Order: sequence, then structure tokens, then C-alpha cells
Amino acid sequence: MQRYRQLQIKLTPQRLAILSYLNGNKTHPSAEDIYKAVKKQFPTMSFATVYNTLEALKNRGGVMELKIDDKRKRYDPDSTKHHHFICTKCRSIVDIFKDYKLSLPDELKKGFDVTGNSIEFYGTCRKCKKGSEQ
Amino acid sequence: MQRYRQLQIKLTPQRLAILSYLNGNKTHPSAEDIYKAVKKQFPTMSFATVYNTLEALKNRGGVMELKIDDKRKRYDPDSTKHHHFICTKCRSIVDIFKDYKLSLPDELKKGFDVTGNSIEFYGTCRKCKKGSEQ
DNA sequence: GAGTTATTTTAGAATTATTCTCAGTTGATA
DNA sequence: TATCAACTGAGAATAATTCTAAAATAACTC
Ligand SMILES: [Mn+2]
Ligand SMILES: [Mn+2]
Ligand SMILES: [Zn+2]
Ligand SMILES: [Zn+2]
Repeated sequence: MQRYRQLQIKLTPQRLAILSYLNGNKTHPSAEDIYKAVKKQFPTMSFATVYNTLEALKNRGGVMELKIDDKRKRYDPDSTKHHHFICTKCRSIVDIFKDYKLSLPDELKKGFDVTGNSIEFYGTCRKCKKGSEQ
Repeated sequence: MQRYRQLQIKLTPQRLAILSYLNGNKTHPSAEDIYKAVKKQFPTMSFATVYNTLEALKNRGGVMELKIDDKRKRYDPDSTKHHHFICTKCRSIVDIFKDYKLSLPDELKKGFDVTGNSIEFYGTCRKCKKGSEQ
């Protein structure tokens, strides 16, 4: 809990609740998911607080913003390098920990300064596969 | 021009203008980019027509929807398999044609049905690199 | 512990991208 | 040339996110 102190943000009860919800969370929740979960403990919690906190965390590397879902942003408290599998049916997002060491040949990167990459694998998750079977 | 006929959509002047704007376009435009460009020829063009046409094209593989930009959807008339480089400063998106043959080990994909993948390379484009130099 | 203050919270309004509505129009087919 | 399902377009509706500003408070100082 006290490792949140290193984030250099004012530790309010609302923020601690958000951090606690995010800690170890592998569901890649949306802002609304977070809002709903934390509102149970803090009925006065507002969306602005969720977004403000996510913004503060983002700036400090405490959370990553995923652009994977076309409807809403998703947040990932694990900011170590990894990739994702996305189920196109239920929108669930699953971590893929594997370093692919992708290199971009000079003739393709024409002067770009490449600082990173991320891979998205698409398909159907096990649950949705089962569900669609006859 | 007549190859648009194979798309099986009613060919209206508005749609032809959109198709002509998209044809060979490598800028990965947003709906607004398309709207603004086509409105020059069709002052009565509406956003609904742009979105309707993009939806029809999407369903027929005539255009791909990119979730790369966190502000708005981007559209790619090239639906052949390729990846992208995204400049985090100016948001420009550049095609990367290279087949990386990414395989997902069984122990990682746990029953998923993986149908495809896409890679995003991040960094600074040549123009933005120059611009930020002293 | 009390005082100070910059930061944060919150309800609600504002913004923005996208989707919807529906009345009028039109491309495609026969 | 007549028919009609599909399309257009102005504007309204929706939904995610951001903004506003007044009240509250964490953290720092004494
Ligand atoms: Mn993840
Ligand atoms: Mn492309
Ligand atoms: Zn699924
Ligand atoms: Zn750039």
C-alpha cells in the first residue's frame, strides 16, 4: 500500500480504492468498470475522479491506456512490456507475455525513431467458441 | 471505377466521391477528413453518408477500421495484411508491409482461436524528429 | 495539534465522435 | 418508364470523455 507513495500523488481514500481495484487486475477494465466497482465503497464517487486518477497514473507510468476496444478506452495496471489477445465476440482482453523482438528493416522505417511496438492477436476466446457451438 | 460495382452497393455520386478519395489514399483518414474532402464537391454531403458508406464498405472488406488513434477512428482502404507505424507526436500513420509470421505457443493461447494479428510500432516520424531539434 | 495551501473531489454542464431518425430522393432492375 | 428498396441529409440522440467551479482535504510547516 505504501508503494503508492512513490507515485507522488496525493493519496486520497478514493484514489486508494481505485488503486486497490486496479492492483493485480487482469481484466483490462474500462473507466466505467472502475467507476462501478469503486462506487460500491464510495457512493459519492464521480467519473471525474476516476478519469483524473487514471490521468495522474498514466503520467507516472502506473497504468497504460489501451486503444484496443473501439467503444471505450481500457486500462492496464501492468505496464511491463506485453501484448494482448482480444476476443472479437466478447471483447475480453488477455495478456500475452512473450518477447517477439520485432525488428523493422531500415528500408521500411525511413528515418523513423521507433521506440516500441505492441501486438494484438484477434480471434475467439475459449468461452465464446464453446458458446457458439451447436 | 467499375470495379466498385463488385462491392454490391448502390453507386451514388456521393459514394463514388468517397471511393475516389479513398482509392490509393495512404493517409489513414478519419471520418471527418473524408467528410471535409468530399464536401468540397458535394456541399450537401452529410456525416451520416460518410459513416453509412464506411459501414457498407467495412462489411464488404473495402475498408478497414483502425483503432490506433485514441481520439477517433481511422480508415484504411488497403485491406491487405499489413502493420503500422504511428507517430506519437503528429499521429500520422504509415504502412509497414512485412510479414512477421507471429506464432502463439500453445501454452499461451489456452484454447483461443487466433484468426489474425496486427502490430503497431510507436515512435517519432522523421518530420517530427526534425521539428523538435534545436 | 493547528494553520496554510495547493491539490483533489464532485455534481453537473460541455464537448465530441458516432449513431439514429425519418421524410424526401434516386439508382438499379425489369 | 415505373417501381421500390436503398440511400441521402438535416438534425436529434447517444455515449464516452473532459471541463467547471465551489467545497473539501492531504500534506506540509510551525
Ligand atoms: Mn495487459
Ligand atoms: Mn495502412
Ligand atoms: Zn470471448
Ligand atoms: Zn510525426
